[in-house]
Amino acid sequence: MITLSEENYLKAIYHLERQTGGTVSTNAIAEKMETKASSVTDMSKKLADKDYVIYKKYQGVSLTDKGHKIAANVVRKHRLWEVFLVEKLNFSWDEVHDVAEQLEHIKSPKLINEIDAFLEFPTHDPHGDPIPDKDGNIFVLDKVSLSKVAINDLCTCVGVLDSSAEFLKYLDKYKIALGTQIKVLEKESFDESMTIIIHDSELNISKAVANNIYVKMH
Amino acid sequence: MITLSEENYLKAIYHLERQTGGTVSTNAIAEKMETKASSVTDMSKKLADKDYVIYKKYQGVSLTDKGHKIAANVVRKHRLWEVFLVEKLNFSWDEVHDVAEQLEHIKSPKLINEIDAFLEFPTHDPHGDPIPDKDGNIFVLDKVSLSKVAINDLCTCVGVLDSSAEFLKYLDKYKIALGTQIKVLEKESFDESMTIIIHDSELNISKAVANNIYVKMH
DNA sequence: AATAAATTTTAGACTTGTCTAAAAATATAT
DNA sequence: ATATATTTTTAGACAAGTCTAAAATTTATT
Repeated sequence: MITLSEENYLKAIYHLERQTGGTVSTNAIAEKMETKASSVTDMSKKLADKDYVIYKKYQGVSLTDKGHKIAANVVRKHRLWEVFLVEKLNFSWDEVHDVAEQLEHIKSPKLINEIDAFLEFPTHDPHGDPIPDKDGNIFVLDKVSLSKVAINDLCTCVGVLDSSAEFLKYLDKYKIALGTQIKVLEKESFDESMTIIIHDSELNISKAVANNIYVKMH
Repeated sequence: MITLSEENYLKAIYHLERQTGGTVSTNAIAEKMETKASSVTDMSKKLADKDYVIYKKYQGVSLTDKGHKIAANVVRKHRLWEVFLVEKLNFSWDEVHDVAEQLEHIKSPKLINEIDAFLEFPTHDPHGDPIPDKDGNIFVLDKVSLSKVAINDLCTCVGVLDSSAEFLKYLDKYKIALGTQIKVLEKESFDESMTIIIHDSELNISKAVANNIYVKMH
């Protein structure tokens, strides 16, 4: 039986692997999990013993198929619960993370299957992140950072890079949500801020904000 | 912050207190929690330190107001989740216990309030057990064991004493559910079994079964 | 290539929650 | 009321998961 802590490590490794491609360093895990490198080393050995990761001293870890499947399933549960909270229980997209962080560890195949069906098999969570299927496969639609969009191009918001409550509340404030149409009006070479049109009015956003918004081109 | 283990101890003490009235013995807790008496002693000290119980050496424990509130809230969550699983996610009443045992520890006041509202504020769980309100108060309706009902009396099933999957499946098999009308036809003094009429047909049940069915008199 | 800097691991310690075995206290029975 | 049985506590140990501080290894720099 897998422990809560092991699940959290596998999830962190999973996210880091998708970000950076190959193996994941001890320090990267420590930073992501807000723990110490020595703790990560300890856990890496345990995970390797259980055949969830491949661990080579000083070389970091990578998920085995077994580990990948477990991690993807935790992410699947996290994202399905997020959809549930927003769609059925009046949570806003900036409120769901901490609760989903708990709910993702509930062990009951029937429960998550029923939640999936109850929600009519959603493919993306409230932040636009894709929900892995039962086998851990993810179907990524091609999205691009708003900061890369050219002047006069029209696009639709489909996700966020940073899903912190702080950033999500900023988006709420300016009525930017998934599905919102955005037209790039102007880009300031000086600070790389841009002027966009949303809901028929102009808005100036910083590079930092544009970087964190994913869009689909029209 | 309270731990999972502490919550489970408080819940066990809560149930035992309602069963037996006064303070709860170390052994009783150990038996209920399937652990050793020495572990219970250890935990009793911790709970007393945190002001959740009053603990006197060799005298057992009793919940403080603080402890009672926490325990009742865990039970509230457990029972609300059970209703949710049955009403919304196609679980049967014999499948909900283990999952609710996990879900009861999720910490989010908003979550449980929204679940409560989503279910339209149920007062009883799928086994007929009352759901404590937000202040930990319980409103018990007067129910009586079926084994105590006199011949020719008419009553309605409103709960069970034993809510093990095994017993619940027995009830399913003979189509006995909450709300089912029961008439007592005959009682055998020899083995205290009884013949009842449900859904217009006769059924013979043992004393053990009758003992575990709660009914409301007409 | 040698040295400095950064990363990673080891060794030892601590906490939580559990256990066994033995000792202490309480309850029961003669 | 004394001996016996039962319950409860204590003492010491262990596993999981974490930490600090020091040692080992790898990476970067001159």
